[in-house]
Amino acid sequence: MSGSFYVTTPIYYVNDVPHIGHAYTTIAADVMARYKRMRGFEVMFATGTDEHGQKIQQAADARGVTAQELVDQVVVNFKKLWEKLDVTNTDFVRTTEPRHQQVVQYIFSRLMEKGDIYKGSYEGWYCVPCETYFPESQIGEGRSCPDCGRPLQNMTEESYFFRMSKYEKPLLDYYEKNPGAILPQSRFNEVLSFIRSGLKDQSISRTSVSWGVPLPGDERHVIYVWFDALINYLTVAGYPDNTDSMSKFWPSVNHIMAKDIIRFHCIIWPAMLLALGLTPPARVFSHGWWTVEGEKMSKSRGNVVDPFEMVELYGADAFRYFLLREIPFGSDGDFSERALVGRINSDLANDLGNLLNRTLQMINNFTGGMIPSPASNPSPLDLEIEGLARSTLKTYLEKMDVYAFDEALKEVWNLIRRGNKYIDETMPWKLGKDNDRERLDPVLFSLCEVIRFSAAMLAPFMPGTACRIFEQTGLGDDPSRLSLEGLKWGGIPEGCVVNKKGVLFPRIDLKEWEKEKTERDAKRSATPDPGDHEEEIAIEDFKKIELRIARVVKVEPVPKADKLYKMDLDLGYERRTIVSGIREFRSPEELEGRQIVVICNLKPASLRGVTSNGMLLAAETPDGKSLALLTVDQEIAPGSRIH
RNA sequence: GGCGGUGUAGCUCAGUUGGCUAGAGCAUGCGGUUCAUACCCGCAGUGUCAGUGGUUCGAUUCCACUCACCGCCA
Repeated sequence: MSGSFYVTTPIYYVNDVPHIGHAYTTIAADVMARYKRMRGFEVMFATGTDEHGQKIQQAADARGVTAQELVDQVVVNFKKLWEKLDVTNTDFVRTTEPRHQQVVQYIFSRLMEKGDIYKGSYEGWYCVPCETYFPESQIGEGRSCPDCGRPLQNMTEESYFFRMSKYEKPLLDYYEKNPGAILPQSRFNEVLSFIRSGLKDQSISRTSVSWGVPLPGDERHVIYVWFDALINYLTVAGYPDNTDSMSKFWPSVNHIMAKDIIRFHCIIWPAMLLALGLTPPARVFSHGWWTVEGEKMSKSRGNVVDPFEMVELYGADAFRYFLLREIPFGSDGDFSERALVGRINSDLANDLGNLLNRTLQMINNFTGGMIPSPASNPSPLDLEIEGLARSTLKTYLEKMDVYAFDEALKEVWNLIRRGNKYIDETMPWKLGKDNDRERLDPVLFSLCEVIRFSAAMLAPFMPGTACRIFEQTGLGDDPSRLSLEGLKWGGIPEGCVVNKKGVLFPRIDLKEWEKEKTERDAKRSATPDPGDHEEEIAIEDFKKIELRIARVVKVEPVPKADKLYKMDLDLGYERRTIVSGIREFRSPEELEGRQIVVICNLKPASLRGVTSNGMLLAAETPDGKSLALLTVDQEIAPGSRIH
């Protein structure tokens, strides 16, 4: 087989450190890329980062750097991870690159000329952190964001719109003719029923955001992140100027992503492509989500799996293998280190590693380290093994072509297990001791073939391991450079000398692992000493601080100060005004009426022209990202002293 | 509320158009073996195939309803 193949991951939003989800998508794409290369395809494999949007700008502001400086820093994490995971992407695109911005602006202008983009206005409830508008129907009575729960703002913006409604019919036609364009099937059905329910024009620009691609001809706008981000797939393919590359790769494009973003990839994106006169993606594959130890993964739970750590502890190949073997591609799954260790011990060490180890050991013991010749007239058993290797390869190819990674791997293990059983059936160690070379040689040869076939089929998943197997078996060559079709039983060259070196995957001792894991978890949950301790004081020193309960009467922002509130307080015996820097954390509504703790005898200070007669108390995390107000466990008269 | 999915051995799951004693891996127990990473090989299991009713000579597989969980939409 030959031809071209273009596979992509989404470009990852850099306001986040890479986690298992990013790793999963990218590894899957890499396995596919490696597989297609081994089938003779010329492969383009793109990943990258999405670096625009308000959240990035906010994060940069918080750290006191420019948005560009911030993204330049965080993009490194992703590039480093792909290296660690042996990912063979041929390009890495960043939305802040000029080559990408040019394409985005070109596409915008073209669709504008064509009349598929028009200017209108957008009104709705907007969540600033999520950068999303929500329809009235989705927001609760509290007018809070359905995603993050934070309060929404009612906004009206001038906006440019993409005329998506126009592509409802063409999209339906396309999908009806190409039922395999979205996998798994269940997602295909969802997408179709969504399109049938009617498509609305999409707002694709923002005036409220500055960190983005400027809109050509109307610089008050930037292009909305999704419109910008999706176009990366065309940037990499060389659109619009590199017509060679486009005609070679675009027709075969396969997008791989998690299920939460299929709408963008299966509706908005194909509609954009149709508008440009390009074909929609050949295939969109949406995979599932990982839970961790049975729980939803989240930063607040603190159970986010760090792929760097997994690679450090278990190696890239074992991690890659686990992710693709454990669950069918497309389903949700649970990640647990115990399950990973289980797979390493039973699949990698006991089955695969041990088959290699015992085979090589016998070759060393009985044939002087040289792989012997095949049988001139093979026994029925030999033929059965040969037949199984062939049929395994055939099924493997079928499974791989439809992204059934887990099933492809099961096939390979079926062959590996048969290899172990074959040893027990033929008892080559007996043949060796009896010096029955006529029978021994073909057995050892068959075993080497089983190993060679297995290693070749595993090469897309575990490239390093496949290499080590080939090295130790004396087969030379990097198995990743083989052609899977060209794999023929009996193809081991004459005179290969094995080179047994250690074991492939050492067994992990469960008792020790358990101990080590417990220690690791303990270390993780311990918070580091923040360091900002004060010197010891006497009770008299503390008594000098006059703390009292106050009720918050009124809260208003201090003009020209992003972080400050002017707060009117009721102390019972008097009213007073303080200024506090908690505006980022609490809205006035959340504060008014509450009882708080105030230092009353603090020397007055003027902040932004407002005099502050005291200070409220609050606790803040070391990273400054979270704040909690000091209050009392039951209502008490304002002015009550705290001691 | 509408559409769709799932519910099979202790655990994770396979079961193509209804048909012989319902399968795999892991875990468990027993036996074998020594080339091998206390490994491998064999044997043994247990299952009201979510529940009820129906079609049929016969249903895990088809139909209806019920229950539980999940997804998309509203």
